[in-house]
Amino acid sequence: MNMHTELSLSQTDHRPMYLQIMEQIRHRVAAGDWAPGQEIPSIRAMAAGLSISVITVKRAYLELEREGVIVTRQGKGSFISDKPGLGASLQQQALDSHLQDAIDSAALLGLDDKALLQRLQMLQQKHKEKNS
Amino acid sequence: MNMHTELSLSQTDHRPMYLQIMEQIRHRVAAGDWAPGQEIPSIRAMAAGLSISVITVKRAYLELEREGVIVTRQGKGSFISDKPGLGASLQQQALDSHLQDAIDSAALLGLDDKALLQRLQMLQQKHKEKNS
Amino acid sequence: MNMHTELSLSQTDHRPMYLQIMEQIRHRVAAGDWAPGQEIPSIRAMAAGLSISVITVKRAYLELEREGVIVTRQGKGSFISDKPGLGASLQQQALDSHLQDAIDSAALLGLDDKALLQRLQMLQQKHKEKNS
Amino acid sequence: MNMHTELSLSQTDHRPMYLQIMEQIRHRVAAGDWAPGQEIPSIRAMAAGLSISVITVKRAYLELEREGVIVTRQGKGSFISDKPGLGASLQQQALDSHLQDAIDSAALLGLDDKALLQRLQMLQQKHKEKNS
DNA sequence: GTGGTCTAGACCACA
DNA sequence: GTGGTCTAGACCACT
Repeated sequence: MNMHTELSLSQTDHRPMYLQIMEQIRHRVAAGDWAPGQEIPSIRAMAAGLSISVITVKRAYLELEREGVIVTRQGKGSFISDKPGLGASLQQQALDSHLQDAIDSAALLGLDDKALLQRLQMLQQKHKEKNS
Repeated sequence: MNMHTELSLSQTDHRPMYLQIMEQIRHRVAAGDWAPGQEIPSIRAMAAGLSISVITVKRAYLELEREGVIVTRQGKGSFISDKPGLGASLQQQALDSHLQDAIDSAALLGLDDKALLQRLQMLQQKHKEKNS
Repeated sequence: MNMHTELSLSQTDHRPMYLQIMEQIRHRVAAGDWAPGQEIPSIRAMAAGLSISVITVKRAYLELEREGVIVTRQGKGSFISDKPGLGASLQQQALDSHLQDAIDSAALLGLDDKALLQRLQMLQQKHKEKNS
Repeated sequence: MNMHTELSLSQTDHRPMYLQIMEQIRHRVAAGDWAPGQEIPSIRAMAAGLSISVITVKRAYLELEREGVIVTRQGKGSFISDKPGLGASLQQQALDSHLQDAIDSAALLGLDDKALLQRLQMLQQKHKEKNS
């Protein structure tokens, strides 16, 4: 669906740039936007596209490689890892991350576990109605 | 329910101390442990109790005041705000947003509603174990 | 018009209490609520009414006496000064204070003198229409 | 118009330094001296220029960021915010509120519209002389 | 280089 | 007693 391959950095997001880049690449892979084995923009191209330093992009790619999400080969470029089930795995991680955020928010509001579950059920119900 | 009125800082938690203090105070308020209008420990008392700098506690109190959680008056002390504050509604929106993200992720993975609820329950269980 | 003689302190106003008390008394006199020569609540009565320390009220009364707004006589109580034109003088001071606040706000917004005058004229026009 | 980019602190002004810094930066932005997106002096540079502590400048920048006037990013520096920020509209409301108070005060004194406008002009003149 | 956090101590104003 | 401000210096993370 999403054709443009450009990433975007939020000015107001106070998280480090390299983390924002990592998250967006992970999201691309999880959503199937970037398929396993596919070549991704070079470090220099990405840096130029985002108007940031090469060093920052390098750090993002390096950490993604450590995670096994991408592989970088000298002189050839960087590619999405062709590990089987990578997309689903990342998607699962994203899901858990969202749920964890919800749990933290609920704790802040003083909601107990049951109340949070009920809230989720309510939103699921709404979601169904909207799509029917 | 909660007997001890002392806050505690986690040494393994890598977030800034002032954020940890803020979170714990918000918890107390959300749980009804500290009622609106009630005086909370003075900056100096809190700093002594936690064995940290007065400045660090002061920063936490300052940000909480901005959020509308507490009010602090020169020469008198700090108190839980009478008004619930609009911060709560913002937090509620954040929670729903996280849950919605989770629902969307689950849909991409082909998980049905029940499976998502179970996943949430599992993470809640983990969360409890970690904090016990 | 205004019958109740009780003052009120704002919880969110971060100015010192004694300044808030002074301002409200000045306002009462300027508005003609409290006439020259009239006895005003004793320091103790005022402190009790506001649920604050006697010391704080004492300081407010002391400074008002220095300004010539009130006079305090040992064992008799405190009274509005019977200086001629006191009310008008205070009202004039209040007017200038409001205008000065407006000038400061305009400066912050980058408005020039002419723009501020025009804004005042616009509000005067509105004021007339409302009362016609 | 304004040639010097240096800020200056008044020694006679009894307000906290960080407030004076905030006000001067807001002025620069309002006057168009510092354009949106433009980088402003680093915390350290500003502190050195004013011969004050880094901490004090940091506090001013922190509060300005909260107001939406500037954005500051770790490792990059501080910049004038791209968005005008909602702070401006709040300031506009404050201005109108002050002018309305002035109109009410003038009515109590029996001043007509023209007299009030003249009074404002007189105070504007005074304000200029003070700052020259 | 930049900002983010924290410290230990000081002095002042307010109640 | 309380909080409000400021200092001079430290260490860390990010670019």
